[in-house]
Amino acid sequence: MKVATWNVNSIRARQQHVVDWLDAARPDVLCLQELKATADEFPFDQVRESGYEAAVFGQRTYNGVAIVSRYPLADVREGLGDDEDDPQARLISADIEGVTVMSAYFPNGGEVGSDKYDYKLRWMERLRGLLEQRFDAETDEVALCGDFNVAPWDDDIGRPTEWRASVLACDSVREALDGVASFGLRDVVRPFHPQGGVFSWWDYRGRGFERGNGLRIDHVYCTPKLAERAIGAVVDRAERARKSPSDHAPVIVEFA
DNA sequence: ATGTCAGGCGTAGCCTGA
Repeated sequence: MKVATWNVNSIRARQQHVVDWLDAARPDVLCLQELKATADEFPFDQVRESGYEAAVFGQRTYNGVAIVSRYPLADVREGLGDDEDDPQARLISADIEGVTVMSAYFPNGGEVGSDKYDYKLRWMERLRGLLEQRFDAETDEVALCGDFNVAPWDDDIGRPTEWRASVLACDSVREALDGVASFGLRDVVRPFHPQGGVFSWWDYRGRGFERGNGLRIDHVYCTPKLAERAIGAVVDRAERARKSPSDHAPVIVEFA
């Protein structure tokens, strides 16, 4: 089973890229983030023609997440499901072949110390709360996939000194990610690339891709039972090298 | 700090977010 995650930076701008990629890569599940569109703007028909169904939690202009699958989607849930009144569409989950797949778009955080930064840290705490409330880490098979907007290690960054103090890599944000993972989730990509230097996002600004100035901020984190079945993980850099790319490349994990 | 994108508004070019 191949599970992928990809921040497409507008589904309208990247519709053909997504359909082409589904046809070429043939993942079983593709989690999408930053649709920047409502569900009625999602290309359900084109995706269906390629053999996939989709669950979409859209939002106009900002955010928006989806799960695209070759297998039936059950128990689709939108949002964090807590008491907070939050209009931002950043999380959708569905049960697929016995696995709960979550497509998450963590807040970027703007600048360290800003309101957006506080929201990022708070959102991650809320996510931890949802995991605790909803799952048993020992027995449930959960894959948390998405744009986490966190680079966990310095060697997940092409030029660490440029990013180390930023909202994508500072200590507090890494600690917040540890807080989410400590529920009982493991990074299943990093073990296949122990040397580091594998990135999933390159800033459009400053020719980040051309200069190797990337970060690994898109992740697949799994409960142990599922993590044990991971047999490979890659980033499809070719997609970032295409014409009019998203600033993120797809991350793909294969499970036995 | 910001060399690039994308969407909104509205129909040029500025603003926001990333």
